[in-house]
Amino acid sequence: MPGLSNTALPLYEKVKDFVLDNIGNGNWPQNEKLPSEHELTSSLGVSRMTVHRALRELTAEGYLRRVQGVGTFVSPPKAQSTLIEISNIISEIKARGSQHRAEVILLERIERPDQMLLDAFEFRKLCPVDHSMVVHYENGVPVQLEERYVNTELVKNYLDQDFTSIGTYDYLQHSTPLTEVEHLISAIPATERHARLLHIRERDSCLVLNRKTWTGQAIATVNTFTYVGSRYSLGSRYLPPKK
Amino acid sequence: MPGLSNTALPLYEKVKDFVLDNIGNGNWPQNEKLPSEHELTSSLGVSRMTVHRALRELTAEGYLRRVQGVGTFVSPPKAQSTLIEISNIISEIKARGSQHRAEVILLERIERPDQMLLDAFEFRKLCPVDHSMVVHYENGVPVQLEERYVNTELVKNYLDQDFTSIGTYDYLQHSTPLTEVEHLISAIPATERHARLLHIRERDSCLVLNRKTWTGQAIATVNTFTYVGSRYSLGSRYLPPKK
DNA sequence: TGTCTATAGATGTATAGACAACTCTAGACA
DNA sequence: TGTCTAGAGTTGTCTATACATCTATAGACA
Repeated sequence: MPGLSNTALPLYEKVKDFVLDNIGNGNWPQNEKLPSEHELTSSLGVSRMTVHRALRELTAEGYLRRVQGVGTFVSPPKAQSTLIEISNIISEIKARGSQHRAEVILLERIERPDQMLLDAFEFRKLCPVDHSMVVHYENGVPVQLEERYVNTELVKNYLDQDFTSIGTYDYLQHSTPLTEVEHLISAIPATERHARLLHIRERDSCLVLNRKTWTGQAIATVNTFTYVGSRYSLGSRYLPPKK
Repeated sequence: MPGLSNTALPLYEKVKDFVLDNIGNGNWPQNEKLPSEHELTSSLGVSRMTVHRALRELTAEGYLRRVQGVGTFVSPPKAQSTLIEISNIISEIKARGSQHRAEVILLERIERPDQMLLDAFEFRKLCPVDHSMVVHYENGVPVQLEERYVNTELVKNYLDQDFTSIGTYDYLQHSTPLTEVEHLISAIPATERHARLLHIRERDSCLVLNRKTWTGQAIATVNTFTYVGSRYSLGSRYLPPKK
């Protein structure tokens, strides 16, 4: 009873609201450790499974971060979550039955990056940079161009991984402790190279999702995603269920 | 045991894979009615709560559609889901503590839409169209311009609703049986009017999310979302948890 | 024929309990 | 001092059970 609203919502929703309220009003600031499931169970008077479901869903929605054996923590604002979703379209392509194929266009180590590259990607220290370009195909049609600049100090053997598997972003996320992320979504005209790789015309508008990740001070990575065409269009039809 | 993989995944993940496999290989086509939780419980040899969790998560991920008292059905490919997420940024603004405000710029009924409007929005029948323009503010800063054209045959009293509340899209979704959706995401230069409303310069690039929904034959709706600025940028920082 | 009602069947929620897996630390021990 | 181990605390999973809620339908009844 204490702290839970009186509306007609299910209990686990009330628990979620309770947690979100405590986050929203600053009671539990960023990275604060939440009370344990056991504590919430007794203080809120609901079963542990109900608390657990609430916390699990809030974690999936990006509000919390949980570490087994340690505790539950308040996540930073989930502003970037929706943008992250976009970059998962590739995995979704696979999930919805289309055939996915990835082709490595380029794989190189830039030993001495020029100042422009350093500035553009905000590398804070002079060091070699690994550079990769991969084109993703859906049923044989080029759909996405993926370009990455990875600081060699951040990931040791970046070039050795299997780029044809889907988990390239997951690879980065799991091999490095992520501390800061920024996303930019924008539109640019296709260069001659883009046009050739994606089977579009030069100067066609491309949607670009640019993601930068920092860990610590000097190390940095940059990922660039490019969507094909002047517009990225997807459609679907809902039909009444079979009887 | 029958049908579940032998990997080290948790049971509910295996159940999810089992369902996705049956969808992927065409065994359960679109809108097919799945076996009931009870049937899956006995055929897979796991408890109902485990089956339920798997189905609930797949529903949240857009693969299934569930109706209480009726059953579980295979959803159409969830291609548009990630794009739908984008349009929810407004609600997220509120969720992450920023103040949200909406201002109605225009509210009119177009009794005799011209041919260009009909063509552009693929209205299939001549009828009055309700037109609204709303600007959304985050902490007083204009963030999004939302323009809607709604067929009056689809929603009777569209203009009467409360546009300052957030649920305008939810309103449409719940007041009409949705049968078909299409999303287009693109980039356009801001018109003089856009620039004025969003406090940007004319010809600045705007990201546009365009959503069309059809129900049945003749009726149609069009929603247009416009994001501010030449780029839409969001950032966040992850810090190590407190000790 | 039409309407109302009871019922079966399906999903939604909630609980209690058990065990597994992981992390951290205090204390034993060399 | 350094290392190892046991244990406490936390989250993750799974089960069995119960009841609530919703839908569609068959059958009673007027």
